[in-house]
Amino acid sequence: MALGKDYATQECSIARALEIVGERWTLLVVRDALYGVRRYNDFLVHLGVPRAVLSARLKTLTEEGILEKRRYQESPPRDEYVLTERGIALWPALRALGLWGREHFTERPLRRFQHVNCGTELGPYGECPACGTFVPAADVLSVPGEGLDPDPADPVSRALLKPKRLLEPIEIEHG
Amino acid sequence: MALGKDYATQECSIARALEIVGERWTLLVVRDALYGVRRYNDFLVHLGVPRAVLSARLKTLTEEGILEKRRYQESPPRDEYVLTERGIALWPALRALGLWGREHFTERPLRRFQHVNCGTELGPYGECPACGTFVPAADVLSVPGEGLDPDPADPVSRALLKPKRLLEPIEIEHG
DNA sequence: CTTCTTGGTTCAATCACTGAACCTAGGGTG
DNA sequence: CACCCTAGGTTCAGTGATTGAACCAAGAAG
Repeated sequence: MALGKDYATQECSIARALEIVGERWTLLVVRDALYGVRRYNDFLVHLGVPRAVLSARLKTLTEEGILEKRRYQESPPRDEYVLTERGIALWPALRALGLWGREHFTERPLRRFQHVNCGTELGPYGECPACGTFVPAADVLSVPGEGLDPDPADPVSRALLKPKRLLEPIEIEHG
Repeated sequence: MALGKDYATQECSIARALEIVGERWTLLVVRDALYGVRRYNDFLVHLGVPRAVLSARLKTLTEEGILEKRRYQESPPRDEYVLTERGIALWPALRALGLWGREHFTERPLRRFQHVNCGTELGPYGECPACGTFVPAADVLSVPGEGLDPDPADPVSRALLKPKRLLEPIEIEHG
């Protein structure tokens, strides 16, 4: 979003939410974090976003308590960005938005989501039709769909080709 | 969203969705349309958005099949913008986003949503806990919450103070 | 004939995004 | 020690989107 990211006159929690996550690239950063991306460089190559924008988004997301920056090694010092509870709570919204995009603007599903306990594909509201419960993000298994490029260029997309739980960190193959 | 509203490298239905509705103000226009706002001037005063931006958003939303422009009187010729099926299908995403905003960034609820059949307040996923079904937008009753300004300046906000079904056109009091 | 309403368009100023270049701290190699 | 590499940034000029104010037009109303 550009120029005055706030919606001053709007007395509305949707507007409040959009002030936080409504800027360009922000929700895609959160999506990647749900998919298990954690490191600056992985966000960078996977999103294709300018570094300045990525830095700014990671900063505000951290300040708003959606991501947490934490040290994962001391020498050399390196940090990673991990979703907080507040960030994980965006999963239903992203799920709903993604489903809308798929149903109205994409031919074949790019990614399917299953309940990890029973393998059942999630219903439209993120519920498990078999178990009759809403599936928390950590119990969602993401499996690649037919529409997905089977041989992507960047290592992050390649790592995301394996079935994998949400939030579980991705494993990059080097070489 | 600014500058290149597309996410070319993103093979993802969330990115597809955001290309359509991710620009600044767009989701708030859809929200207002769900609340029953239909006319150019009503969007204008309620959103406080520049006219040029509103015109642009209404145009793309119409082109993308989310709104439909239709004549509501012949003399003088006047058009209104009404949500299509595709637009109404954004309700779960807006509901999820609004709930996230409310739970994490707003003290008191600004608006409550009930199942019109039984009066039960909707659950977090837009379901009716009493009936056990997902409530379509047209069957959602919007009632003002404690956090809402009881005497707003613009006539659209005043019209939205009454309990009202989603999608049902607002009634502006003149004078 | 003048004014009001509705629904816009135009335009300069401002601000955000982009892409490329540069920077820094810490390793690793010869 | 000299050199290159990686991860994680910052800086900056150019471009594009947003803003707010002004202007426009068609029909109705007085």
